[in-house]
This record gives sequence, C-alpha cells and structure tokens, in this order.
Amino acid sequence: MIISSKGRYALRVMIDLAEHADQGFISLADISARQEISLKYLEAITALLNKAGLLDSLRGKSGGYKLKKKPEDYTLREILEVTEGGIVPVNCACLTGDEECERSALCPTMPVWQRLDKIISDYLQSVTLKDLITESR
Amino acid sequence: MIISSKGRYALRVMIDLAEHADQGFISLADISARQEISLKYLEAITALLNKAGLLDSLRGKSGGYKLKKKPEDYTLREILEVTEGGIVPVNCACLTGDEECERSALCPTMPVWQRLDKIISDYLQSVTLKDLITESR
DNA sequence: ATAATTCCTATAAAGTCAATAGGAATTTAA
DNA sequence: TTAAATTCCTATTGACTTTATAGGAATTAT
Repeated sequence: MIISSKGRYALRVMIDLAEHADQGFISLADISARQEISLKYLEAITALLNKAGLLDSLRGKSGGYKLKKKPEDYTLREILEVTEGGIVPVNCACLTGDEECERSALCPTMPVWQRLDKIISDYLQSVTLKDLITESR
Repeated sequence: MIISSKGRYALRVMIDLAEHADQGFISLADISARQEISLKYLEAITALLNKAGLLDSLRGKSGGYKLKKKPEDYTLREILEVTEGGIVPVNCACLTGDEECERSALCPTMPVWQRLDKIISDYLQSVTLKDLITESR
C-alpha cells in the first residue's frame, strides 16, 4: 500500500480544517466527532502535519489547529509525503536510494520504477486541497 | 509499498526467462545463480506465476520453466497482479470493495483514489515484458 | 536406478500498521 | 486565580504482512 490509513485520515483532517477555516482554531475533539476518528489517533496525525509546518496550532482551552495556507496552496503530495514519510511505490534502491545497487548500471526494471514513481508524484502534485472541498449543500 | 520484493523479483524472473527463451525449460537453479535470489524464494514466486497460467513448467531432471506467451504479450500489470495479489495504492473500501463505506456518497477523497488507481493501472498495462528486455551487448 | 527438478505445506523472524495510554505543558475563560 | 480544555510528548501493544527458509513428496530425463 502506497498510502496508509494515516495518509487517508490526514487528508480528511485537512479537508475538515479547510471547510471550517472561518471558525478560527478547530479542536481535535470537534474533528474527531465529525470524522469519527479517535482523538488519540488524530493527535498522532496532526503532530506530523504540525511538525512539518503545514498547520498553525494553539494549545490550551479553546485551542486547536487551523490551516497555515489557503486550500489551493496545499498539494496532496505535500500532505501525504509528510504523513507517510515519503511516497514510494516500490521498495527498490533506485527510488529509495538508501543503499547502493550494483545492478543499477544494467537493471532493466529501473526505468519502470522511476516512471511509475514520477507518474504518481506528478498526479498527486497536480491536485490541491481546494480541489477536494465539496461545497456545502 | 504498492509493489513488494516478490513483485520485483517476479519481473526479474520473467525477464530472465524471456532472455533465455531459446533454451527450452530453464531451471530455477540457473535463475537463482544469475539473479542472486535464493532457490526457495524463487520457488514461492514461480508457484504463483505458474498457478496463474503465465508459465509452462516441467518437473524432473532437466525440467524448469518457460514463458507460455511471447514477451510482448505479457503486461507488467498482469505479472504484478499475480504476485502481489492485486495492485491497490490505497487501502480504501472504494478501491478494495471488501466492505461497505457509508461515507462513499459524499466522500471528497474517493475520486482521487480512483484516479490514482487508474493512472497506475494504465501505466503498468501499457508496458510489456518485451519493453524491459535489454538487448545483449 | 539415480540425479535433478518442480511442487506442497509449514513455520519463523522481522518489520510495519493502526491504534491506544498516560500524563506533562499550556492557555483560555469563568 | 483556579479549573477546564486542549495540544504535546513518549511509550507500548496487538494484529498483520513481508520475506524468506525448511523438509520432504512427486515427477521425469538420463
């Protein structure tokens, strides 16, 4: 799985924050109730988003989170990369680069993994948070 | 990870078989030596490919495997789907379909997962085993 | 016959994922 | 000034998946 439930939930959190952007800081308790995701799991997810600088946070009573940028300025790629710790479709050294691969010089599969990686990356880069927001009806 | 090491190895096996297609049945011992993958793991991988009907096999002395079709008639998609047991980028019910999702009617993320799935699927469908074969030099 | 091979079932070790727990630090609001 | 609400931090757990390996049965060419 390229995108785990952490990434899926992160997207729902960001959408929720975008849809309530006019209400200042939104508490995780509110998001938990609306999205039916446990408070504790939400804490883990927003910790990642916050550390990466995607959110503003305020501690203490009537605190919470809000978006730091406009929805159209977040790409799905940046949101998902933060929560997943990198988006890689294949655990091959030619993509992860964490170890040397002796075969790389004549590896027939390398171009495929690199193109696949680019296709995915490009698509996720092309969609913004704003694209996901459903107008309230 | 959308594609595990089993899928990566499967591709290398298929390439190896394609490159030695003129030599009749190729034993896993030979592939193991060339590809530096353990015999036992190769057995597990070819079992999947064989059960799915992608290979011809012959047991006993001087037995082995060979391709059932021409390299240009295998898509990466069919090879990888067999060894991975399905290629799905996100563990969401809208793709796996193994359980009902109450949110689906107004889920803002569903179209993204479906498009991502299609992009990946289309790309892997468009590349054949023949495309991967490097002419010997 | 025998050697080489695929085929079958089981198992083990390591890693990842999904989620929870408990409490410290902070801040607002009563 | 105190109490309540909230984020923040570190740790842990159970389930599941991945990546193999082991032992031997069945089969077949030589």
